[in-house]
Amino acid sequence: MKDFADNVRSVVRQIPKGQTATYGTVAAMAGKPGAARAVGTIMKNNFDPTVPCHRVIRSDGKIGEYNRGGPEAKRKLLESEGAI
DNA sequence: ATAATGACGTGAT
DNA sequence: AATCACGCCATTA
Repeated sequence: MKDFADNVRSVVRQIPKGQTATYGTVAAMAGKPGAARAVGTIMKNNFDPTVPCHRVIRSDGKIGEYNRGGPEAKRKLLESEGAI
């Protein structure tokens, strides 16, 4: 494919463990500042396990959504990694 | 190709 | 602090 989605996945893959990034930040890293919503859309359709999409949270500090068990599972994972 | 949707973000109320 | 309204962009119907 080679589009914004691939770029976003690459960026998210680089997020270190125990650390989190906001959708807006990821979008900016991918080269599309302001495309936070698009990042969410992409993540929703992303099923690649090499991409720690659970490290991506909202800029308000909220967890956001997750397609692998809901926001609760996501929060649990983040706490398990030390990203409190 | 157009319209509607949603793992967001910021500003106004 | 909480809620409402508008904008933003990729995806889906």
